[in-house]
This record gives sequence, C-alpha cells and structure tokens, in this order.
Amino acid sequence: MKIATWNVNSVRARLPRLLPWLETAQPDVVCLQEIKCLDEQFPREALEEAGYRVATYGQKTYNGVAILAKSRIDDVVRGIPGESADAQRRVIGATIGDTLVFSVYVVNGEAVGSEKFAYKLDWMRRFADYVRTLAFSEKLVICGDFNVTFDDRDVYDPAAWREKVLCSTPERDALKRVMEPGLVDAFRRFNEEPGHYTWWDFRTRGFQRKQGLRIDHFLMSEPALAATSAVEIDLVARDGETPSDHAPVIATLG
DNA sequence: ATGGCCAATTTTATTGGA
Repeated sequence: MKIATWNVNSVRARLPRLLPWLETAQPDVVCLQEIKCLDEQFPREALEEAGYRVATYGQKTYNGVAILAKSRIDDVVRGIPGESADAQRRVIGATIGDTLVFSVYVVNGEAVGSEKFAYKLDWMRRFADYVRTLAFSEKLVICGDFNVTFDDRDVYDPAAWREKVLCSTPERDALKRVMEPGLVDAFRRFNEEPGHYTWWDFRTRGFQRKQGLRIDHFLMSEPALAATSAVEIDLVARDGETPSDHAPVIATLG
C-alpha cells in the first residue's frame, strides 16, 4: 500500500497536476494539505472518477485538509477534538484498513517571536496532547506539512536559517513533543543524507537552484514503520508547469 | 539588505504562504 502526503497549495488550482499524478503514482491513500476551499467546492467528482473516495475538512481561502483513498475511509475525525467550530482547519484523520491515517497542516508561524509563531507553538502543543491519546501499538501514520525541519540536514543553508522560523529550537522541540509517545521520522530510516527537501520557494526559483527545506514528514508508530519499505520524495511532481511549492512524499507499506 | 512567485479574495490591491 502506498500512502502519499502532498501540500497542493489549492486543490482546485492544482487539479491539472493532481489528476495525472494520481494516474502515474497510483497511491492508495493521499493526504492533502492547503486545499484552500470549502468542502462543497472540493473537486470531489473528478477525484471519485479517478477511483478515490474522499473525506474533506475544508476552509475558505486558507488551510483545509483532505484524505483520498481507493478503499473505505472509516471513522473520520475532523480537527483536534474539543477545539471550537470556527478553528482553523488543519487536521483530518481516518481509519483505512488496519491503519489510522492523519493529514496534518501545521501552522506556518511567519517569524520567530511573532503572534503567529506563538499560535504555532500553542497549536502544536494542543495537537501533541491529542496525539498522546492515540494507539501507538497499532499502525499509526501522521503525515503532512509540519512546517518544521528536524536538523541542519533538512536545510539548504543552515547558517542563514539558524533559529529562523521552520528551523528554530522551540519549533523542533514542539515537534519532538508530538513524536515523544512513540512516533519516528520514517524518511530518516531510509536516508540519512543531507539535501533532501520537500519545499522550495517560488520567489527565489529555489527548486531550480536546489535550495529547499524538508518540512513534509511521515511520523509513524513502530508497527507502521515495520511495514514500511520505502519513503520517497517525488521531485518530478514539483517540476514542470504550475507545480505546488511542495513535492509529494510517498511511503510504501507492505 | 531586499525582493522575487503564486493563489484567493477583499480583485487592478491585499493577505498569506515559508
């Protein structure tokens, strides 16, 4: 089974890239972030015609997450349980077969010390409290755009980014708290080398200059990790016409 | 040091992204 995560930066704008990519990559499950539309605006019919069932948690203009799957999507959880109805829509989870899958879009944070940065740390703490309640003895896959790098290997210019947003110690500590109950950065089980990125800045032509960050991750419980044979970044999907600024990441289980 | 690109809406500017 292939599970993919992709921050598509608007699902409606990206549909001309998403549909052929599904045809080529043939993922069984796709976790989308930044769909940037209401549930009723989601291109559900086109994706169902492509062979996927759809669960969305959309929001106007900003944020919004979704899960696509070729098989049944059960027990859908939208948002962090307990948060208000008008909360930013950043997480959706569901049971697919024997695996609990979450699509997560962590707050960007703008700049270290800003109001949005404080909100990011608060959101991550609330998410960590929720994650703590999940079953780590089962196959648990929490993937998405975490907007945090783990270490210098994930950063094209570590000196320039030192303690900047996406690379700061408080954010990295917040991510560690999410993982603390028993989740692993699955990508690093297969590749220890620096220079593997999942996001590149449009403005600086970062992709063409190979200047990016690794901020899209697969966090897995040990049972999920044990079933995983590969975690790969799809650079082809980031190239070409009208790409997202993020590449998809694909985990192969079983 | 600065800005650059992209998407959506508030649309011919602004906001947010990272």
